[in-house]
Amino acid sequence: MDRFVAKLRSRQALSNEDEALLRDAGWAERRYGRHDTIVRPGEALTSCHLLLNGFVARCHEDGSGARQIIGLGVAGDLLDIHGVVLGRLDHELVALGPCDVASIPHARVREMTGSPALQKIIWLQAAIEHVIQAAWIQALGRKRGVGKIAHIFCEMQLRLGLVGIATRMGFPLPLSQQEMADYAGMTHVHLNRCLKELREARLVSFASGWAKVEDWEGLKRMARFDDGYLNLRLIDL
Amino acid sequence: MDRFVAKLRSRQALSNEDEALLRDAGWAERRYGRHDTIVRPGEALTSCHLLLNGFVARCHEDGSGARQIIGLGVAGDLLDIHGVVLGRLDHELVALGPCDVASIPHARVREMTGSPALQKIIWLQAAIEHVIQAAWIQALGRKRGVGKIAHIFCEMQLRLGLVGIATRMGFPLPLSQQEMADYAGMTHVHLNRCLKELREARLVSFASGWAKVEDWEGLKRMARFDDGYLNLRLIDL
DNA sequence: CGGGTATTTGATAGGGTTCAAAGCACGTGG
DNA sequence: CCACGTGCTTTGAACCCTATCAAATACCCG
Repeated sequence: MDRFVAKLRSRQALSNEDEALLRDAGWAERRYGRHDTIVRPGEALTSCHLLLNGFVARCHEDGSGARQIIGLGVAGDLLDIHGVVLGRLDHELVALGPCDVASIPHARVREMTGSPALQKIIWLQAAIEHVIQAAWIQALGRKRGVGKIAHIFCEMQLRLGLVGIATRMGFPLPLSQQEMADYAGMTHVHLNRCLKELREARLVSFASGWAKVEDWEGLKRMARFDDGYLNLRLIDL
Repeated sequence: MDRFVAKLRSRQALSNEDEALLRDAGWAERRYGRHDTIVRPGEALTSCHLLLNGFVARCHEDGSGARQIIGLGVAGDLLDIHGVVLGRLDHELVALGPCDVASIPHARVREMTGSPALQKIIWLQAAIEHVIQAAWIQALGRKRGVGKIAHIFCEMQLRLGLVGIATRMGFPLPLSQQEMADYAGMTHVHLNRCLKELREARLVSFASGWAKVEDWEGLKRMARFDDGYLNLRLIDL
């Protein structure tokens, strides 16, 4: 829960009362293991999930069995805030490793959005998620191979930095190469070669679920990465 | 404004009072011409835009001049609802043809979200936009060439159908091939060959800004299109 | 140590990009 | 009415990135 609050505070003022309201909203905690399904696609949703710890993949598979990871959730992310109005998710939420997830009923979320301050907090998180998706569309459309992968590492470095998970020593990223390939929209064979290229260029190393950026500026250049979309500055409300 | 209301009613019950509130919210109308910029990236936003008529592209260009169209806005879409909390957009809104745009100050939007019913209406629109993006990520990652283009036509047929623009005769789609290529993340040369393939397979024709689906089932099969994400059914609130 | 999974490498084919140029539609002015 | 300009579409050819198929190696866990 501290991670969630840390992320909120990094972008907006948060009063102590609001923080208390959030913390005491009556979260039910639950732990998932690697490859456990947290939310099934199409399933009727009655509560909203907050990731306290670990990593989650948003997984979509079409008729032909091709799997695409649409996005990654990290500690402090509201995983299915849109489910509150849509009542379901069209993709699957899968734990990428051991995960702690807290959930509250939709009804409680609706009560919370009665307060303008809490409403803004939730809206802001949804908006950030939206621009992250937009940036990823840009990356998938206009970057290739190495550039896309570099983008992933850049974004993760910053998103995980916000919640204190990424440090000088790097950060955990519990994805197999196959899974990262499903995320980047390429084959695992090709991904492997891209990783090799990044490693040999001494930009970033990635092995056994741990990533370490060796050359931040070089990596950003390779990805043509502009961090503006993450809205890392404080937002005036 | 009727298009907006039509779209809302297609997905949720809308009371007459709420409809009146929306209509009389004090919209300021303005007309834009082809390639006019409606919102500049990074610009401080003070009002929120609703597209009454026409088509808008969300345009993102990175340092190297490569342009990616992140999404398309059609009549009835709230174009920059996330700008209310973020205060800016990281992409540009460009009119793809003559457009009628209505706008209201952010302050008014915030007042409206005081009402639970209006709040849900706005949330739902934001959520739909989000799942449309997710579906496009899936398409960019896992479909190629012809499949991606077929997806665009499928989605447009349904989205424009909701607001009464797509009919048996087809629908307008004022994109040059270069622009559609920027949307699909490919070169205009390759796009041209994909369009040719779709045309010769008698699935869809597209010329001078007008698209006509010749074989809906065939087109859906080609795109492996599943319309579930558009949430076309009524949503229980 | 053994067996399964994940990573790495090789060889080949094909889809997509790139560069280049020709064809076409439309508007404008002489 | 035709010449000309402009922007969009279409086609061609060569090259490169990425997918595909296949196999070898490394790794982890029981």
